[in-house]
Amino acid sequence: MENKIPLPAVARLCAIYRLLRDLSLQGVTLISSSALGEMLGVGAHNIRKDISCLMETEAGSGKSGYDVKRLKELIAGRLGFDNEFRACVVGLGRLGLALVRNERLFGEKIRVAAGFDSDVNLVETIKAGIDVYPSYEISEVVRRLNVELAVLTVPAANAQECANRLVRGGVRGILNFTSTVIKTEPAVKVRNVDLTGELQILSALVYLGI
Amino acid sequence: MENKIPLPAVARLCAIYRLLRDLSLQGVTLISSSALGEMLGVGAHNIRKDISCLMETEAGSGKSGYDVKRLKELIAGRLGFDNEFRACVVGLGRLGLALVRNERLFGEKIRVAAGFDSDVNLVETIKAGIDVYPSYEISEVVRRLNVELAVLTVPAANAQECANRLVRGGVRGILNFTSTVIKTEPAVKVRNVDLTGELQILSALVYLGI
DNA sequence: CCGTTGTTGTGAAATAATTCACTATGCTGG
DNA sequence: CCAGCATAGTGAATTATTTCACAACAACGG
Repeated sequence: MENKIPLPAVARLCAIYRLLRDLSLQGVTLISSSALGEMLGVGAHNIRKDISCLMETEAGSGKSGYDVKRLKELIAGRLGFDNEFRACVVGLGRLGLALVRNERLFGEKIRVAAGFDSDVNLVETIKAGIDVYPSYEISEVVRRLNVELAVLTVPAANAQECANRLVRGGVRGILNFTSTVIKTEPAVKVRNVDLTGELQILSALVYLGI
Repeated sequence: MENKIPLPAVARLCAIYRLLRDLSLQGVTLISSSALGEMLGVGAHNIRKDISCLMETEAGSGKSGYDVKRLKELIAGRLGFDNEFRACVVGLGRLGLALVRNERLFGEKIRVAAGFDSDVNLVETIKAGIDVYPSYEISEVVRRLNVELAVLTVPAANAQECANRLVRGGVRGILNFTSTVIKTEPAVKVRNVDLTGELQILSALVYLGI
């Protein structure tokens, strides 16, 4: 229990965390596993199992369910949400800009410290209020600003090169929106979000009836 | 073998398909499972296993590897990529527009037949060349145009209502970019792409060292 | 004070997915 | 024509994940 949390469980715990944050703002103080499961579209078993992965102490007491505030803190502590992360966005095209402007993408603990693009004079980015640097400065700027996470939204042809620069600058995680598979040393975590593929997968699932 | 393809295999097969399409354009005619695996970042075993899921006839012959054209057609046939799908985009904010303008998102077989937004007079959408309708007409337009897939990029508060309208119009698959979990009858496939969550998950993975 | 109810936590079973090991086969070079 | 080799296909083993079943426990009502 102490050490390993299965990857799907990490993903669900993140969702639980965000849900708890919202509930907390609404003034909810207690919540049951079945209610959480209902809201997240997964079984109550699953919720309990996930939560049990990160417990050294008990989180829920007796009948009432989980204490929202306490569970939130438990997840945050175990998954590192208390640490501040600095992030950058590489590629300020339509998608990159849309992500930057979506304040919810970067929670209160993740700050956009820099943007990179081949075209530095983008009006939109100035409006978004982030500092923009040319792509060839990625390594240097990333290292100087201690950026640890990167969002990669460049054309496929440039993806690997930008990734190399990011890694050289010391980035530890890359959220890859490119349709390319990028290769890095294993210490750098890459998470692929393949928008192109998702619709195709959906059409296949519809066609097959899952 | 005939019937069920595991969901992760479907996702990988879609990726293989797109790769094959690119290879085909480059004039490659033969490819081995190990080369495919290398390019996609998965093991050769995995590739072979996935492909074996959709075979009634053999796809690769002897030494040379797979015939690119034939394998592409095999996947297309089995996963329904020959059928034309009509799609719509609900919510033409920054993200919705970015997706619409990304021609690669909608492959040659998926056509954007309509867009919906509360504000119909968006200049950008006119430039994008799609017909825009007000949100309250979703059900009717979707049914009239025979739209089967929907991309949902509205604010969380409107997500469930839009989904209901889509379903009422006869949509069979929804790609949900909302951070809400939407509930539908089980015949409608929903695929969630939680951009908000992805960065958080990445930060957790980095923090935990996977 | 005690049964009843609704809840968590968790070991164990079941299911799903990946990885492996091996056979068969066609291609290639000599 | 034959030996050697690189490859696909696949049943079996392994691993991962989900689901289940139930024990333990706190609150509540009478």
